Amino acid sequence: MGLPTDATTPEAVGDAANAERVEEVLDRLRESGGRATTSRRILLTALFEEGPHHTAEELAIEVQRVAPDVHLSTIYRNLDELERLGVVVHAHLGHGPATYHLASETHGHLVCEFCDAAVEAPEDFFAELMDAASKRYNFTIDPRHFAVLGRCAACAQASLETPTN
Amino acid sequence: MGLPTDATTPEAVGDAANAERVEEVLDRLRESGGRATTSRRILLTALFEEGPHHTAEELAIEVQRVAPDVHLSTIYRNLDELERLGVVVHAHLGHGPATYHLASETHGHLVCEFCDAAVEAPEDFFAELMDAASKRYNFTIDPRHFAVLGRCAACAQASLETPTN
DNA sequence: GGGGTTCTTGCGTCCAGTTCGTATTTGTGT
DNA sequence: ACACAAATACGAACTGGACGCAAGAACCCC
Repeated sequence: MGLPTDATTPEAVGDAANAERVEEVLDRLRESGGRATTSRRILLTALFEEGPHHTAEELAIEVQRVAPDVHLSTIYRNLDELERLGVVVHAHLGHGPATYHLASETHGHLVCEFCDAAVEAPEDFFAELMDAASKRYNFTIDPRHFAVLGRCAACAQASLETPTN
Repeated sequence: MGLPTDATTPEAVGDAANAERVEEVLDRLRESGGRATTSRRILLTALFEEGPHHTAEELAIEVQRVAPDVHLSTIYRNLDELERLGVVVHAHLGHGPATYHLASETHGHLVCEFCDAAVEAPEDFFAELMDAASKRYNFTIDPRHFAVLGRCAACAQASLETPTN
């Protein structure tokens, strides 16, 4: 990683496509009176590049690999700003820090309380619940902001073998 | 409140019933090697007496009305202990502190992201979701530990009237 | 393309919620 | 009543995050 790649490799193509999306977001930022700063460009690049679940701290480390002086509080402020813009959303997967996602990739989460494994669930998985909430409680739910906790298959099995009491 | 009441008033009767339950829990504590301390007795009394959603801090205030020297960290440790015993559970209703409930009164929550209003939802409200999680993801969900966020009717109405963008 | 305005950043500090270490006190079985 | 283990008060530490401020960087306009 980090080595220069020529533009014909798949990941360089992906990078190029991401770079375009990053600039798109920066344009939107400018349109709304904001500015396209280096730290925002790097942060967005990290958000587009990496896996699905980033904490602010993980993103900071990623950004600091490129620009070591970017402060954690800048990451927080930029994430807030991007959230206000609708580019990212944050979610709480159990205890511990929040995770940030691209809004375009949002989904719900099932998180195991014992091993912290997270399963992503598409929005339609919650369709019935959303419908029921609307009818029974006149409530429009957004099932993506907090995880639904439980027990994954492996931990359920383990707890059968070594019961807690 | 706080004034002595004679045993024929309804609340005194309720108090008596609660006192019995408190002692029951303390017995269980003793059986598992724990001790029935005053602070635990008061804490349990508060848990049995009051409304549905207590934060640790609220419980501390309640306990300190009777025994001002009980430290907040004692509340936390006792809540942990009671949770290990299965007497209470805690839940996270959106951002901010956790809330503690008697395990016997557990339910899910729908919380409005805008006004923090919380609606309690019985377990059967989540039955379909639990079923689907089990079938599709082999996952046993416990929908009560984290709230499902969304927008209550009033706030949905308000946001129609003053749109965000 | 230089200058001024405004936005953003780095840094330090502060905050809430919770946990932990420790010396001391308090319940409990015997 | 005693001894021992468990619980307590107190304070300090810790995590995730917010904030105020002065210095720095983008942007717009001419």
